[in-house]
Order: sequence, then C-alpha cells, then structure tokens
Amino acid sequence: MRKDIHSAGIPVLCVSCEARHRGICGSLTPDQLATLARSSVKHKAEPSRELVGDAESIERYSNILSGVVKLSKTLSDGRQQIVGLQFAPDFLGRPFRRESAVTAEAATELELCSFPRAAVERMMAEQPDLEHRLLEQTLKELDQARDWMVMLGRKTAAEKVASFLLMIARNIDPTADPDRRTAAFDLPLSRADIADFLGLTIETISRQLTRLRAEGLIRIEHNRHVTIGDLDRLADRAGD
Amino acid sequence: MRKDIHSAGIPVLCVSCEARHRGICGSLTPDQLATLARSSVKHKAEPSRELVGDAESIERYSNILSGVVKLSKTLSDGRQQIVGLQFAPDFLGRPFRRESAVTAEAATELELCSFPRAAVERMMAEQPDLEHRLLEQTLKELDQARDWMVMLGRKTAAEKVASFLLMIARNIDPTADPDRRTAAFDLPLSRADIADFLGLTIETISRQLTRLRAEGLIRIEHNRHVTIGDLDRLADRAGD
DNA sequence: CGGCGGATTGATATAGGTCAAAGAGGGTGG
DNA sequence: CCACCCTCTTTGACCTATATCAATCCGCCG
Repeated sequence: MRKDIHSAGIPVLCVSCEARHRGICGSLTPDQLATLARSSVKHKAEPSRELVGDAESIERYSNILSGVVKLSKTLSDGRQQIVGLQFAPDFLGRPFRRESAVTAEAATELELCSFPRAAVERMMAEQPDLEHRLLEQTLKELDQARDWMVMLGRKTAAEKVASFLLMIARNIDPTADPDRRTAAFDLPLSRADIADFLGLTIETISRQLTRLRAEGLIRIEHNRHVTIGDLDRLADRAGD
Repeated sequence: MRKDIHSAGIPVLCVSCEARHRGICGSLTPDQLATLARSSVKHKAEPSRELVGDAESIERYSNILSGVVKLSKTLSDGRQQIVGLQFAPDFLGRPFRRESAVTAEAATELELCSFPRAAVERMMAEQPDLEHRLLEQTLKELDQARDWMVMLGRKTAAEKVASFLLMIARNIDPTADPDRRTAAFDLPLSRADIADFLGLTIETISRQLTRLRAEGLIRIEHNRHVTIGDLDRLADRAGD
C-alpha cells in the first residue's frame, strides 16, 4: 500500500526510475513529471556511440539511467582529452547554449531517458527548483573538474592512475558501502580512454597498472575487471 | 535626466557598480538591491592576501569589482595547482557548501563588494533569477575548466604559455575591442603563479617567454607588461 | 587455424624538470 | 645619492619521467 501512496500519479515510465529521487526529476511535481514523461523516451546506446558532437546543436537533454558517458575535447591535430565522466543519475547536456562545447560518447552500454530541449526549458522556467538541482550538479562537476586539474597538472603518472582507480571505485562499485576497505568493478574505459583521461599514453597506463599489480595493490582479470584489496593503501598512492 | 530615471531607487553604493549590469546583482529588483546593499561592504585587498582558505568555512560571498582572484589547490607535499582565475565582475564563493574546496587569493590589487552568507542565501530563495545567473556563471566556469583540462593534459609547454597569454589578453586588456589584432596588458600573475597555473616550472615559463620574445611574437617590459603584436599569430601557437 | 583489436613489454629519445649561478630592478637606510 | 639587499627572473648544464617506436602477446571471432 505504501507503494501506491508514493507512486500516486507517477507516470509508469518514471515509477522505478532512479532519476526521480537522486536526479533532477526529483524537483518536479507529479503533474510536471507527467507532462515531461509524455514527451520523453527511454533508450539504449552501445559503447562508443556518439551522443552529442562537438559544436553540434543540442536538441535533446537526457538523464543517465545506467552506464558511463565520457565527455571529451579534441585539438585540431587529433590530440584528445577526456574532460568529464558522467554516471547515473546525472543530467546530460549543456543548458542555455545552442551548441555543445564537448563531444559526449557512450563509454559503456547506456540507458538514457531523453527529453526535447523545449520541454526541459519550459519546465525550467516554471519550476525554479529544477534550476536549483541543475546548479547543484553543475557545481559538483566544477568541483570534480578542479580536482582533475590538480591531477593533470601536478601528479605523477603513478598518482594519476591510482587516483583514477579510486574515482571509478567510488562511482561504480556496486557494493556501495561508503566505509568499505575493498572494491571490485569493471573498468568503464579502455586503456586508450584512460590515457586520454589522465593526459598520458596507453603504454604508460599499462606500465603503471602492471606495477600496481606486481605490488599486490590491485588484481586485474580479463583486462577490465579490477579488484582493489585495500582502498586506503591505494589512496596513499594517489598523492593528495 | 536619463541617469535619474535609471538610477531611481538604486543604492548609492551600487549606482556606478559594474556588477549591477554584468554581475549577479543584475537579477535583483531595486528593493532587493537596497536590502542587500544595507548589509554589504566594499573593500580592497592587497596581492597575495588570502581571501578564503581551503576547507575554511564560508561566511561571506563577494563580487569582484576590479582585479584578479586566483583559486588554487595544494597537495599534501606542497605541490600547487591554480584551478581558476576570476575577473570582475565575477561572483566569488561556493554556494550551498559550508566550506570551500579551494584557496582563494588576491592575485592583484582587488576591490570587492562582500555580503554575509545569510543575506545572499535569503535573496537566492526569494529570487530565482539570482540562481539563474549563478548557474550561468558556474556553467561558464565549468566550460573554462574543461578547456584548461585539455591544456593541462595535452598541450606542450609552448602551447600552454601561448594559450595563457591569449586567455589573459581576452580577459583584461583594457582596449576591449573584440576583433582587434593586438593587445597589451600587465600580467596579473608572477612567473611562479603562471607555472602553478600551467602545470609547469618557473624556469620553463621563463624559457618559453624568452622564446616568444626572440621570435618577435611578444614584447615584455618591466617583467610584467606584455604586448602582443598579432593575436592571430599567437593563437596559431596555442594548439587548438 | 588465422587474423584482428586491444594490451603488454622492451629499447630508445626527448620535453621538461632540477640544480646552480648570475642578472635586474626597486626599495631602504646610511 | 649611492650602496646594499631582497625578491623575482633569466640562463645554463644536466637528469629523469614519460613519450615514442617496435615487437610480441593474448583473447576472441570467424
């Protein structure tokens, strides 16, 4: 019965949706949610599928329901840098701008719930709390971006890789116990992506990972599955 | 007479204030502006004066009226990275958090207009447009941070220095003609600061500057005053 | 079994860091 | 007014972390 009370008037599409609680949809009234749900559509995307191109006009915004999105920028000669990773239930898209400054690409299998730009903008105008949530997420992303700037500018390759593993562990280890000592997960990124994220080359990534493995700090199976035996010990290698 | 019409009801403190137009105060009604002005205070700060310490609680927010603020982070062993520069009429402070994640320090002579935290938060609650402006500024800062991540992760020392000079030129050259070919300004940062900003050492900064000078792309007088003869030619060196 | 896209490993090169020594102003006190 | 000093900057010589180039290797799919 409790379920009925709580989901009264909640669109079917949204009933079991994570974004309704921790995501931006949490700021909407049942009515608004219903309106938005009418023009929204859930869909999936395969790894490496490009969601929004650099300098491409933005016609849809999305919530990430599961998976990881990578945001990247490319210099004219092809050098690439990943400038953000987004996880469920983040909001994907750059409000108030006709075109994106980054390329958004599925890093893993992805489930998205997308809305037409106009619908989101209308909601934003009539529901200030939506803007508030967006501001909160944007501030969080800015804080993260600044942490990464320290990492990019001042950390050694070894520290970068350790920091990266910790960041992933915190964001996608399914065993979401906040004060655990251990973690295990599938890397959402290839070695090439990790390199583009850390500002290194794929060879350096590989060498640092083997070093950590040799020292018994991590285990790697099937190239992608990582187990961290002691998060604190790894954190000591992260530099900050 | 026009002046009278436009400044009707505008607090004396704010009449000639840039932040009332381009800054966040532009979102306030004359009434709200008056209320805020009552608890706000204009003041100055000398270069290298620390405004907000890392992990320090935030009691005041400010508008930057003139000068440059540097935001930095420091690793436990002292390595430092500048993660943001703010110029007039930016809003200074991290909303919705009891403590700052960065150290804010005056890079140059500074004029600030500060408000108690409570006053700003009250305004924010009653005037959604204020949050909107804040969101806009935060998104702008995020865009910048991402550009810098590309710079930190993927550009060479030469490209970093060129990018830095262009960034400063765009932000503080007083001759604010947008489609000019040339620029001149005083560097708001010492070589050490530039190094901390670009993730390099002060020696490398110095060498790259002398190289640019030797090639006739820039002139430097009194260590701080820089003249860029041809912005486009310098932009070719910036990499993107 | 062969081919193919990662990933690892090794040998070598180099951009930028480190260490050390001079300049270059610019303020201060005699 | 000059001599000294202090801080910032430049320049030079050398070193090292990471890039680059080049083989394998490994798992997987046809």
